Amino acid sequence: MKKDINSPPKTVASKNETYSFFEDVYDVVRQIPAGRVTTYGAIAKYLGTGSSARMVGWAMNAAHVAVPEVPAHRVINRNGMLTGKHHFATPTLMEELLNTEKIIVKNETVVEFEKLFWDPAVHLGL
DNA sequence: GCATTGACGAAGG
DNA sequence: CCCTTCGCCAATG
Repeated sequence: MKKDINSPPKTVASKNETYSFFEDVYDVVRQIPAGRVTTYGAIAKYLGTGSSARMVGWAMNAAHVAVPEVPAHRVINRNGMLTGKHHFATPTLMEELLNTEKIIVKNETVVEFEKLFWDPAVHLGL
């Protein structure tokens, strides 16, 4: 697990922890293959259920300023809905990015989400 | 330092 | 089956 992020958030959870929860989240999200999507809960579970899925979403909020760019558009909630689209530069940006990756979005929801679902716990061999 | 909120999720009514 | 509540954990007011 590499954690070579250029600008990690200084405001990390535990000061004693060498790496923050954010770095781990970014690292996982960047490994999501194009055309695939995952959920906040799946990431949280992969990192250890100790941190709830909400923290993953919060990490995504900071991901906008993370380097390299984190494909946050591939991370959606467990219903396959693009709940975080309003946090992008434009409300339609997330949907457009997914379209670029051949992902069909209908009514703020990824079509055949279950088929496109990419589980880090499985793919990364948890 | 306490109260509220948040890109979630599971459980209960 | 739809809607409401609670739990998580950190950030912000």
